Amino acid sequence: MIDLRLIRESPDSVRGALARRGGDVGGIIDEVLRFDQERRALLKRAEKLKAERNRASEEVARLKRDKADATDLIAQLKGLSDTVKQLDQQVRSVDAALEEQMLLLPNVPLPELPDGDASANAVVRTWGEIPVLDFEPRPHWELGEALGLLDLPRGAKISGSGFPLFTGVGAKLGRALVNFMIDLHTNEHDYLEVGPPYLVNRDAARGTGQLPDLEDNMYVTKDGLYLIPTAEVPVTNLHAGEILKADGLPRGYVAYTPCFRREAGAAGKDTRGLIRVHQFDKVELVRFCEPEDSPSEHERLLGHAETVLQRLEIPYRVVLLAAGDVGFASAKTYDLEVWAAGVETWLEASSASTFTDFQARRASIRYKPRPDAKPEFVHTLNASGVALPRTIIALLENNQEEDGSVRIPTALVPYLGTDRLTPRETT
RNA sequence: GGAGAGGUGUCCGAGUGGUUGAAGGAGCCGGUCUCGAAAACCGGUGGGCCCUUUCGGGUCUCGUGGGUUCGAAUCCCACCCUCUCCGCCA
Repeated sequence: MIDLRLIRESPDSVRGALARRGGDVGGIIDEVLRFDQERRALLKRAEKLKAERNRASEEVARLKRDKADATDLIAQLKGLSDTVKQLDQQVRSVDAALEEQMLLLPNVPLPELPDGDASANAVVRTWGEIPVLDFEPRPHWELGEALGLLDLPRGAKISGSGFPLFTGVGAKLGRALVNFMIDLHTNEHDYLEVGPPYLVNRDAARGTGQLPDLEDNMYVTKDGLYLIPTAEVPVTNLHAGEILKADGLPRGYVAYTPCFRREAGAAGKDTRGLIRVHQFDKVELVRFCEPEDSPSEHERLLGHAETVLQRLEIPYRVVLLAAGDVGFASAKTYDLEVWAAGVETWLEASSASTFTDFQARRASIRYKPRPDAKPEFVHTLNASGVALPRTIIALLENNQEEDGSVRIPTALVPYLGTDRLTPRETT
């Protein structure tokens, strides 16, 4: 949620900043301004009458205490009270209309973002060497099947395409990666591990900005609960409605969860194998900090995600997203793209974003700068640390050898219990 | 799923229609006292919104949302959550 006061006081600067995203939100801002004005006018009238009513009610109380007759005054107040009720109803309906519009506005992108759409995304740096293979590299879906790690047909049989079935060492590889990542973040990066619910209510989904923006991309249950598209949702909402103490900031949480995405409209596009699936595992990092710290916290968070890829010896590049390509709630996003030698492309394995106070406003996550100070909104940030499928793609495709075996990076060996995957018979 | 009990401020805890934003206690902050500390004493201490240059004023808030009433923490309805018992169950 954008600060309503900011929109009220400098609508044109908000208009200009949001225009950089490419969509047209001018109409929404007009509505917001209109509803805001209407709301305040109604509020003024209603509250004035309420003050009058409260004073008169005290007078009634006084008369009754003195055993005097209050019949006339009560009759008089009846009309006043009815007017107040009417006004209250109008305030309520304008309030709801205002909020509905406010929830449609995306976050204001930070000034340093490049102008333009995804084609303007800027590569900030590249790490590692792109492997040069002296044989024809195979894609991960072939390797995965040959190595007995992956059974996509059976996954599709059980649930549909996009629901991968991992088998044997393939299933263990997921556990190994999750444990490796969580250990790294808890032991070396000072995150507190949490195991959150995988289904969330509407308030939580609205808090992080999935609703109403991404409603169509989420699975919904009969009870009106949403399967989480990322651990960001439950973990950021950990502190929804709370006022934190400043000395507890910054703080970070790490969570492993499965993630569920309908990916409506994405069918057929870069969806082979594990590239884009409806269910996948991810280790997520979420940070809360004071507003002035969010730029440095963002860089630190990005570093935490990069460390994962470095330890796994996966070549990657850091991409700063352009204003027209950042997500709805984000003010600034770096994508970490891993190189995959089989499909010969860069794949997004992590997205590190600062949401400034956008999510904090929606979910009402505040802190007190000093014990006696007014509460202020925190800044929230998150990054995948990292998503599994594309990490697995990179590991398999980059580390494959001509005989079809795959080398396991040293850091992962203790977790997986082997330094090499070799082709095997499967059932 | 069924039956019952309950949800009050940072915490504990009073309050069943009329100065109750809410007694009392604890905690916290400030002060007095003290060489210093503790104790004692005095004062302060939630949040949202609206108006206001400042000072300040108003309004809402006792799980959430409606309703009854001149007036609701107190009455009614719905929902959420917690606890106990029964049922079911990994």
